[in-house]
Amino acid sequence: LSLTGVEHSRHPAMSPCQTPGGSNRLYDSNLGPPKVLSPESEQAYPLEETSPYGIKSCSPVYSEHIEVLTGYENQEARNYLDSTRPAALSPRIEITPSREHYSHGRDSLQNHHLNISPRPTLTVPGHENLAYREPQCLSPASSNSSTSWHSENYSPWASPCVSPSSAQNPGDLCPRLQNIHTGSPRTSPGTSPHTSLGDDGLGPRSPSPRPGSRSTSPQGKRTYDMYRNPGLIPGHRSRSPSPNNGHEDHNIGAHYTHTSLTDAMNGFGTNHPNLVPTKIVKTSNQVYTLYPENHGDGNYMVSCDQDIKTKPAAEPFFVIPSVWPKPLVSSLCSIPVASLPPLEWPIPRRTDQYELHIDVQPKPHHRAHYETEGSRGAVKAPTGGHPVVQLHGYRGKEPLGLQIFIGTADERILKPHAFYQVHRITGKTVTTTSFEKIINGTKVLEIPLEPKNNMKAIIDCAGILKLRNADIELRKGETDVGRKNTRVRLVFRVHIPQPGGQHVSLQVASHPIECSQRSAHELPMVEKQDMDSCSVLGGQQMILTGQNFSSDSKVIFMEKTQDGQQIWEMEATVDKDKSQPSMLFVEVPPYRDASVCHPVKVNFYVINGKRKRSQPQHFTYTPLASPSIKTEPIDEYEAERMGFAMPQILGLSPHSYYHSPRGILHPDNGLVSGMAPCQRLSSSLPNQDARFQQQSPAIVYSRGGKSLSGSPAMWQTGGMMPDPHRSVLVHTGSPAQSVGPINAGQHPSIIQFSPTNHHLIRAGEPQPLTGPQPDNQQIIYCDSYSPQAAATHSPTPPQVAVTHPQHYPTVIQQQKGRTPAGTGQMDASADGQRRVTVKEENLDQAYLDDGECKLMLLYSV
DNA sequence: AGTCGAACTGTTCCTGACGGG
DNA sequence: TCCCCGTCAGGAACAGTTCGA
Repeated sequence: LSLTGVEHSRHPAMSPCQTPGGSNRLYDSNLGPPKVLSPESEQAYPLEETSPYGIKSCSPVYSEHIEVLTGYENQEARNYLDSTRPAALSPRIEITPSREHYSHGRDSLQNHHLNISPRPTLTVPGHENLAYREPQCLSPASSNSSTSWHSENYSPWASPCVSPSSAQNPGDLCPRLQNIHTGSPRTSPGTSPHTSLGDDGLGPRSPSPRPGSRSTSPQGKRTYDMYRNPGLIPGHRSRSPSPNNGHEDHNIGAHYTHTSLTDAMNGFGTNHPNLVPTKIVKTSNQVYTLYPENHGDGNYMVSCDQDIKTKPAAEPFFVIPSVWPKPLVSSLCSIPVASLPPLEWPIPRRTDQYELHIDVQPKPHHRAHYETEGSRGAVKAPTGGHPVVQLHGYRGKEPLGLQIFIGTADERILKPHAFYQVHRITGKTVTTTSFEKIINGTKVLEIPLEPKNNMKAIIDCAGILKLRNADIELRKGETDVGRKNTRVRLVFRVHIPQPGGQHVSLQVASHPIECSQRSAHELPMVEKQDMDSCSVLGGQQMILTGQNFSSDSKVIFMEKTQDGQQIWEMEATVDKDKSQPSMLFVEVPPYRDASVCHPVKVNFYVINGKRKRSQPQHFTYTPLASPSIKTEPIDEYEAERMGFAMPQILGLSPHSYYHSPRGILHPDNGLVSGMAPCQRLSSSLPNQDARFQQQSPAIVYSRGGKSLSGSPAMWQTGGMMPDPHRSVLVHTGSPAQSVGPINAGQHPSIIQFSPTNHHLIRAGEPQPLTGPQPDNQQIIYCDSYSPQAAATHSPTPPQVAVTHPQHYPTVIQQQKGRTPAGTGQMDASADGQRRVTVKEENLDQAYLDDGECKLMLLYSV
């Protein structure tokens, strides 16, 4: 245990309102780096070297920054504390072992309580009602991300902040500034990696001084199977909300997870729902201020003021404002975040009226930088410039905000990438103004889209920050693994206000970007293939365009079963004479079974050497005599190449349509599984090609976050309204389904999902549907689908611009004649309609075909 | 099934180029 | 013009992890 930095003697105006210590250390320059005493050997360990015991930084109390070394009750340390703390100000600090035995290691903190006495009463000028409460127990679960500051009716952490030198801009005001001096030996002050917010402003990072900085698996050594199957990881928790058991993060040791802090900041933490600590970090020339946007709706703006001139970096300073400023939200996007679709929601790229388009794609490789590194610059275009994004069809005069975040690029749903964050690049070479904000733990850049620039933006301010796998994998509910998860996409989103307070949201994602250092130079990457299907006989030549091909490159075709078992593999013949480093000429091998009667989706990859293989690419073998079977949906990458987006949903990509181990999807299979009562109705399906002609519907959200309210009968969850940020609204509106103008009087048809467990929250009574019924396809209209809506199906495109979301009819496409097996059933209703009833917990996956705006629920049979 | 070495991978550090003040 | 500083970027060291013999 060490007590360092008795700062108040030099900063009499210092406020007790310091941010949680996180992993930062405040040194008293007179005392030097703090030492840690081992109770066994009494050997002093410089903190930077890290003692053999867990180190935990806890919230500074008054002005004292405390490093808590747990695992031992150290009388000497206590004496030291007693002798050094100013009696009038400093509380007594005790560390007491809990009942449980403690381990000797980084995990030991969990078993100790930090007690502070006497209970101090602190006030903030002008806010005497702000009260400090003694932490009942500073267990790691609480202390790693939050403080013990409470207020009955006022949350200091949720308050807007003012920085002293930016007072002219009310948006940058911050009443509580804390200089977190990290002593990072090599990083520039402005990018100090060990600030409590980190460079990304998202959360404290683990101090990883060398030696011993090599990150280890947070749960100890993991097997690769554990990586593949997080459920095997001891103590791993699913995405479902964890109870406040006080042990969630105990094994973190010195690590502070990103999520926990974010949760705390957003007030979502289960441990301390009332704690909303605003983090303020002052580095030598930057002040990061996190403050809640829109009255604590869970989103935080980050103000980064680079112009603040302050004392030298090592000189902490603290400022108490005389008055608290008004809340401020400075964002290009004036729409309340609560009204906007969550980042993981699928959103189309275009409507009848608008289209968000990436004119210049980013380079397929961009080495992301760690917090411990300097920036590696903005993502660039292959030509040397930068990506360019343009909004077409906008006639307004007001500039809009283009949001940028880092999304996943794997075969699942496009969502914010857990291991990468967008990084705001500033500097002389950056011409684009950008703003940062945090939306549910994801950093989002906003840059202006201005009519004077033809609504075009050059993305020269977006870099990519890599978060450490160990940090992220510790996040509560995080199931993704970081290893080999190094591909991302830039996701661009724009919200276009509409008359009546509604707005249209569009989103487009870039091509995948490989972010690892080595992969960029070693792994082969297929960027394009000139064909994606041929007959089962093969023999056709396919040209692959990409990078890092070699004369030894092989192309392997393979097929896997639903459970992931590989059942076929065949090496294709590569024409080495023609092939180049960026191009391969491949002869497609014949499929293993020439007698198949339906298209078969397989994968292929390019491999250089033993393990240097590309991402799997997709290929379809078509039967020789193809019956009239609806072709498989194409994957999103292919879709994007073809000029339309395929929003994904519920964690299922089009690929999962074929490869999900649980969701068996076969053209001959029925669609089974977990839906609440829905009615299966028949209707004509649009021609497959129609998707290429149709405009994707926009998701139109109304202001005020009421878009999911629906009718009173909408929810079956005991009256609880779902968190709009944790649910997915599925809707349609395509011309194919002929939704047509949707009026408020029409019945909505909304399926509410929880993305964490894929529950279908509600479905309603079946409604009849008229119209032609093809033999092999059926449509399910879920919930209170309006027959009028169906009857008014029109060949004209829908009027999507002014549509309330609760009025979207949802169409579920289903193969005909398949009775859901096991958990589901299909029966006939009184009016001759058949009904599908499936247990909701078995809804494994679903798939939204945006082009046709059908929802496909994939059932496990 | 266990062992061991090689290969792979994530993270951090070193270094230099470049440009502006 | 030189120096300093910050940014950017390439390379590689280091150590943990995974794979395959």
